[in-house]
Amino acid sequence: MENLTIGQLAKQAAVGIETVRFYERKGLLEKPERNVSGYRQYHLEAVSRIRFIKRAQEVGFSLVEIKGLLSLKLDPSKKCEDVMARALSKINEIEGKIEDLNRMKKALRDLTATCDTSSEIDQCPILKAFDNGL
Amino acid sequence: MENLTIGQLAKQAAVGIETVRFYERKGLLEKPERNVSGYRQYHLEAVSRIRFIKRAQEVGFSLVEIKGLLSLKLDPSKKCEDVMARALSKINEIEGKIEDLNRMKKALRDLTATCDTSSEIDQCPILKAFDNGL
DNA sequence: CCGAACTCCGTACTTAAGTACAGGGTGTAT
DNA sequence: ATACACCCTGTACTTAAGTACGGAGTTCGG
Repeated sequence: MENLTIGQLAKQAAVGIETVRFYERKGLLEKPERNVSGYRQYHLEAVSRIRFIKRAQEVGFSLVEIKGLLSLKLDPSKKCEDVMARALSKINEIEGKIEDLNRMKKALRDLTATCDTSSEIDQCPILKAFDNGL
Repeated sequence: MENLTIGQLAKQAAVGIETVRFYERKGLLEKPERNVSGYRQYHLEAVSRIRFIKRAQEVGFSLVEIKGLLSLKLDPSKKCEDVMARALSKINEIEGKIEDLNRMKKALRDLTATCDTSSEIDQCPILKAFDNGL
């Protein structure tokens, strides 16, 4: 049980087999050794690697960005502040998205406030707003 | 100048020609009359229609949803409250997204707070968190 | 030793909302 | 009549992160 098959790895890491191969294609997972018949053989570390990817995804990093984080990790000339910088810029990005969503939400709330629910559809102030400008 | 060519319509509505044809394929824009040589001929109303689509997009509706809004408009059995319901459920959806983003943001802020910027990369608490769980 | 379960590779499909051709026909101005 | 801008169709490409499938080879349990 030193090595894991792709299926065992996928199970441990709670992803699909196809996802493991996909990450390999994308360069997020190193190409593993193969046994005589070509089956991939993974070390336990591969489980951690996939979990790393999943956790970084949860806080909003894309696979491309995660690849960048992983290569930072291996570069001894990099400092913690390089990771920090990426985290801060991700926070900015997220804040931008939140602002966009808040703007939409406000616009919709304003629209629903004008709505007289029982009026005929061709009098609907929401649809009229879409027709004539918000 | 009674009718518009597709290029004139696109320009008026500030979208690309391909977008107009795309909306037609998706059923958001009615198929227009054609002249003898097969050129599309639009009424001025088509400009409003595209603007409707664009404004509804701005507040977060997808094209499929907008198609739904457009058909509400034509159905006299529908009331303003039917539009209202869609707007409210879109607000809910947006709030859900905002919550997701806030969760990510908080997680990232917590991580950056633990970060000692000058430390070596293999000591980085952010990367460690991705390794071992947030 | 047989069948089930696993693995391989390569390719295509998914969603959303377009964008980009290629290879033809048309409209207009000079 | 010719150049140039416009329009037509149909198809393929784009991003992101997978998911699905077909057809073949392998490994394991009984």
